[in-house]
Amino acid sequence: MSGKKNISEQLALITRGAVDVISPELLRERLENSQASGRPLRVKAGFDPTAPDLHLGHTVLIQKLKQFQDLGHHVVFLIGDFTGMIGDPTGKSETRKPLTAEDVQINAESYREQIFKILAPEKTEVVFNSAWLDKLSPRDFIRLAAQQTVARMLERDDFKKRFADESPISIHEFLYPLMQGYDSVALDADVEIGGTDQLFNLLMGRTLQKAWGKPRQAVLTMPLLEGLDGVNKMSKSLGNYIGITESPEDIYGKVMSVSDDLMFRYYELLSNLGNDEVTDLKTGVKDGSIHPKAAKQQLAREICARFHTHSAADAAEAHFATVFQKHEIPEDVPEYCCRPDGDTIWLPKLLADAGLVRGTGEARRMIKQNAVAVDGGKITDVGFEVRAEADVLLKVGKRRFCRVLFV
RNA sequence: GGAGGGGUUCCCGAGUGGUCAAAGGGAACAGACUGUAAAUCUGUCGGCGACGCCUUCGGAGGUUCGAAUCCUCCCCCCUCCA
Repeated sequence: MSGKKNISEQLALITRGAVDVISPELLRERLENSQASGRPLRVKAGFDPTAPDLHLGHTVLIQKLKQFQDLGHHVVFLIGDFTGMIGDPTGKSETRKPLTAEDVQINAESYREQIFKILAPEKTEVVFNSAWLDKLSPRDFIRLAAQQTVARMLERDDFKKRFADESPISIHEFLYPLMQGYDSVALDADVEIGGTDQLFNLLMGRTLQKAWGKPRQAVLTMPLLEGLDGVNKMSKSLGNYIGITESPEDIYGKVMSVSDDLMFRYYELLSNLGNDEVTDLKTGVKDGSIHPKAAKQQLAREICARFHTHSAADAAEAHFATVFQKHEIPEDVPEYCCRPDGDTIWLPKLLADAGLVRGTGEARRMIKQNAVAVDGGKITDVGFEVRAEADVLLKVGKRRFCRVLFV
């Protein structure tokens, strides 16, 4: 963070959390040359052209890019608008419909908004691979395709599996790694970063650079970040994600809910803290000198502040403390205006009307499960009638509140 | 063009005439325990003022006292052969 790091320290930071490093020696050499010549490295990473709605999992890569930037290097943020037509072979995804130029622009803009919460705009170059891939002739494609054998292609994990399973592999899917690799040729990349599933494609970049008589890029792969459950990869469809556009309270709360083991995983892959600082935290928690909760709060604040502001992070922390630790009533309790038919209203109905539960069935269940309180007093009687006089505060579970105003 | 396998409640996945609102697992939610931890344990998990009633098993018809289960047509998905 502060002061100049020597090459070994730089290397340690850059390779932190990485799965594959091809190769540490090459990377060191590149860093040394860069330092000696004063020429920043060109660090490339490719992204889908589809509408980005980034979550923390995606930011692992972006954080890594930032580390390079902090060391003075240049980031080439590649939007694969051409390769996006194919879709990276996963066996699932069909050939995609090409996005219109307009869509690509809109999505690119959205990317900029999101990634510049982390990356420094002045050290980031956003490029589209259609810029050069569109210009390749059939002849060029043949030359490209000639660089690789079918046997070699079938070494790719995904292809290997599908071939073994006798699942279909379309010819055009072979073009994907070739084109992604060619991007590195076109961009003169010194380093390329990607997910572990990208290893084959990243190595293809090296192969093609060599074929084109250029220096070969170093390759770094980053793991998929585990989601909130600590098991599956973070993904929107699994619902175990933290979106970077979520509210400060949500981001803070979600980070606090991860397990202690996962917390350090997040530190490793997402934090701006240096290696030493992370190690200190880890040993501190281990020997009991640091409460794991304190360590987690620090992480939650850091991540929250990254996508919002420091003051928003502080506010989120305060909110969290009030609602969850002290079990106090939050300031911003939603209100519901109710005009009852009689002097009283049946509690399950009121809960349902106020939107605290889906229906009276769920309300009954909650009451039976001892989860409902009216003005702070637990209600256990399903037939409970609420007097429609003064306003009442309803609580369901630990975090669902509603103030009912009788009108 | 031919052959075969499927579409079940949020997801996966049993069920092949009544005992089925439909096994099991996951997710989710609640309670206990806590650091709102995680893990674990317990419970709930279509709707309904509810020991009963109503609506669900791709869609539409039909057989039957009775169908998710049988028949007919249709829609959709997958694999193989050509």
